[in-house]
Amino acid sequence: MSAKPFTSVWTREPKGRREQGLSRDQIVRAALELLDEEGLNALSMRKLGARLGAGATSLYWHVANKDELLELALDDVYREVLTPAGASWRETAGAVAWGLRGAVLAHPWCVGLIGVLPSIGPNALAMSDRLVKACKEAGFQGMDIDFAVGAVIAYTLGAAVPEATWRGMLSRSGGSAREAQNEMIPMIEGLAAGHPDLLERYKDYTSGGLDPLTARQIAFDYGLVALLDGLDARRPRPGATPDEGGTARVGGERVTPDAPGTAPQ
Amino acid sequence: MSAKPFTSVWTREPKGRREQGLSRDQIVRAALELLDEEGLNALSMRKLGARLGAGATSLYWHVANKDELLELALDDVYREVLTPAGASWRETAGAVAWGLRGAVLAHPWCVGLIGVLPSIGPNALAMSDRLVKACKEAGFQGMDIDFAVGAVIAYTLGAAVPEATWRGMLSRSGGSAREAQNEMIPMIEGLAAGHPDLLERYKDYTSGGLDPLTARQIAFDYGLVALLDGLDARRPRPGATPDEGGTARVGGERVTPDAPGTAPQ
DNA sequence: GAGCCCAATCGCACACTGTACGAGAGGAAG
DNA sequence: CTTCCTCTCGTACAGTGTGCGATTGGGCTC
Repeated sequence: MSAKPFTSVWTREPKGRREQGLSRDQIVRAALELLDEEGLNALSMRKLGARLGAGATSLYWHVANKDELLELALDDVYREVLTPAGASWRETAGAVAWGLRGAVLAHPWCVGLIGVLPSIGPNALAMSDRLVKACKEAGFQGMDIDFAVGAVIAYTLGAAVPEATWRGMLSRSGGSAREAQNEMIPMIEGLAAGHPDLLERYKDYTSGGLDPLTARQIAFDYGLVALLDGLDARRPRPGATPDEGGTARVGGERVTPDAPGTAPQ
Repeated sequence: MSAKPFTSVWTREPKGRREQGLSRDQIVRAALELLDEEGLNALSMRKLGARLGAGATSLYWHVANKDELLELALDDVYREVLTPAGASWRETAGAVAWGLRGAVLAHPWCVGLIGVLPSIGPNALAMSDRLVKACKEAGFQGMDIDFAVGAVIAYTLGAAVPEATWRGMLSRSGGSAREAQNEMIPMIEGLAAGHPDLLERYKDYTSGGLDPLTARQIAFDYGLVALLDGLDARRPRPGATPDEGGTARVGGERVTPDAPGTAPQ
């Protein structure tokens, strides 16, 4: 209120100390651009710094590690998965699954980070939270909520990750998806020698007259519907007696489940 | 038969040209040791060469790339997953799932390779082949065979990969799994601020009195049983009219499935 | 205004990476 | 003997993440 020259947050354009410098958001945005354009291996701190007109080590003021930077970039991918409001449990789960798949396919570099870096950023948590809420409202109880959420995300990532690298191989070999797929037949025949069933399966895939990309969509849908069906069957119907069919009812015969006839640990 | 000095494969001990040199199998074995002991980042060609008493670049005679070497190592992991002979479809699928999970957990370094490197080695193909055979015998037909196999493997890898890294974090923080889990509570509380449902879910996990490791086993089993139930329901019963419920029946309402209310592509 | 502080940037250096290249070793074949 | 072919290894190069100290320059208090 004193007689100072007029000043405001809005008149003082640069929010920071310097005129315009790096900011963490700017760095992450530039990293996302570079990753989308040239892939994971092409991202180096020097190259990223150069793109921002800054020195390589300047970035380390805003970001502790390269890994931390990649965590930020990865979490940004999770922001792309949206869920419709006021939808049923199945709709929400389906939306998360398809959205997550789409996000991974749109940013193939993240297959090298999923599972390696922790996914506990705000966007990843928000996605999980929406799924948890949907499962809870649908009647899942206790740890079953977590089991269902985990199953949907596990299936989705497990399906999307190899598909992303498969798409990368196709596009790198040039031509349409179907052409590239057909060109691979002799190589596959050599690999699958001694496994006639595998080979037959692959030929079904290519000779079906179906576009390989939509074939993968159908495959994803098939497994997703099966999983959601199975989860739905284990869901206690809301309105029934609460705590019925509750926590940790193991499905099969084994009480301490471990691999039947399988490697240790 | 001529009057040469006696010679045989067994007298000439070294099978190769040199007395004893590197061999591809030897290199892969040493790489597996190093990976199991020190992890993926610790494997460098120089270190691996030193372990074998050889120069770093000597390895490149037997192996084209570091990536190719890692492909060989990764395929060796798939060899660990065994399947019981003469088992039902569900037993085989369960054995593959648990075995694959066990193999990944036993070799945590492979989470950084799954999805990045192609998995088309002989052991990976053999595993797929066994699963394909089981699905085929159980009545699945056409592309549904591939869909079912893909779904089981996708779920398994998608569940095992984050669990492997989660186990790594626990063991790196020292102490028992439950202690480590409890120590993380304040950190989780900070992260999950604004997501009360998520937080409640996590606390259920820790306060359940269940060992975290067996809790994850139960979680894996829950999703696996749900998935197999769902797949089983879509399986045409053998003995029925063939080609019934055949190829590519899309599950839901969408014919060209793409994310409902989701990012492009 | 002068002086200071401190957030921010940068250059340099270090240890280390994958691997291309060419020289060399040494057994087998003529 | 010579010639060849398989295999090994030293050197070198371009590139990596990042620790450290020097430097800069805008905003603050006198």
